[in-house]
Amino acid sequence: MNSQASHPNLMAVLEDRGIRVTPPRKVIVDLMEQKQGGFTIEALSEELPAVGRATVYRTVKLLVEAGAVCKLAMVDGSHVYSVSRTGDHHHHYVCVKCGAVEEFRAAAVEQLLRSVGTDLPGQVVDHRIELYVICDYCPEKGGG
Amino acid sequence: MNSQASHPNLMAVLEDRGIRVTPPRKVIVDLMEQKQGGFTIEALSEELPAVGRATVYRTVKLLVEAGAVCKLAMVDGSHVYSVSRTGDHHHHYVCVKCGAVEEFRAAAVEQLLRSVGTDLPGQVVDHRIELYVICDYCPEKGGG
DNA sequence: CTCCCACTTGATACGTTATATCATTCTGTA
DNA sequence: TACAGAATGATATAACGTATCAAGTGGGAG
Repeated sequence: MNSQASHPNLMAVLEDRGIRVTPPRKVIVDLMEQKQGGFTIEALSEELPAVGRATVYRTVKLLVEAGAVCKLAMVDGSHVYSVSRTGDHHHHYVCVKCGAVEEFRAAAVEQLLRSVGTDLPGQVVDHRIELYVICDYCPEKGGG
Repeated sequence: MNSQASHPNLMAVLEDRGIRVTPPRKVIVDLMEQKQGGFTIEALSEELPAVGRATVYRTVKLLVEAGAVCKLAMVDGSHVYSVSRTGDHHHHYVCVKCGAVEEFRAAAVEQLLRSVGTDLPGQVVDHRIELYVICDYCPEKGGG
């Protein structure tokens, strides 16, 4: 999976929300910006032994609330996080082998889904679409 | 939400897989068949104090593996379970207020998603679509 | 520059959801 | 009835995440 990065500066997203720039937040955010694939908070935390787990969780949560980071559901119900490249509405495809995450936009799917929604009793307030793939560039490809 | 039930017999699904019919499993399965909306395992377990929590988890898991029960992701990442009415491929819409779950099929969406998949690097192996609604029949409607 | 208060941190307790363990019990069969 | 294997339930453990709280930090007011 090719990760051509051009996401917004995460620290700037936090600053815009009046959140203070601190050393722990900087190192967390720096690491997240390097990990554009998909990552778990535990993995993040393990790579930052100098930063408390709680702070990692808190910082990621702030970014999820700000919309700069997405929380995806895997097939088995576990979660991975991914830095949004843009603020646009989008969905994700995730490699079930290597955990790489990429965004996609599909206006036609959205529209069709909206029309499905109008046939349903009730008002659609949100939706979730996730594609699970085995990616072409997957280092694990063919492996176990 | 109207729950016109016609799901397969869950106990029969288990028997087909060579799983023994036991009193605890029967009461769990009976309760699940009554709860066609959506339910959490904890809720199930609370209503069956005579049955161990582990047995409830185990039985639901067997049914999820058998494809007779679906495990859905809510917006916040928590899970609800729902008895499948049929074995067909389908998706769900879930009321975020009352937790009611209904199935829907949308071949057009599936097909479109498949074409999205062909544009992606990698092979699509699975997908997830969930619609979150506030249902017309929701007892909590308008409330908090 | 210093003081001070609010924000932040990190250790840890706690909560939730789920699985693993294991001694005991049960089931179906010979 | 005796037996082997499956199932059960109490409990320990695990994964993931939030709440708590004492201590540290930072930035603006003076």
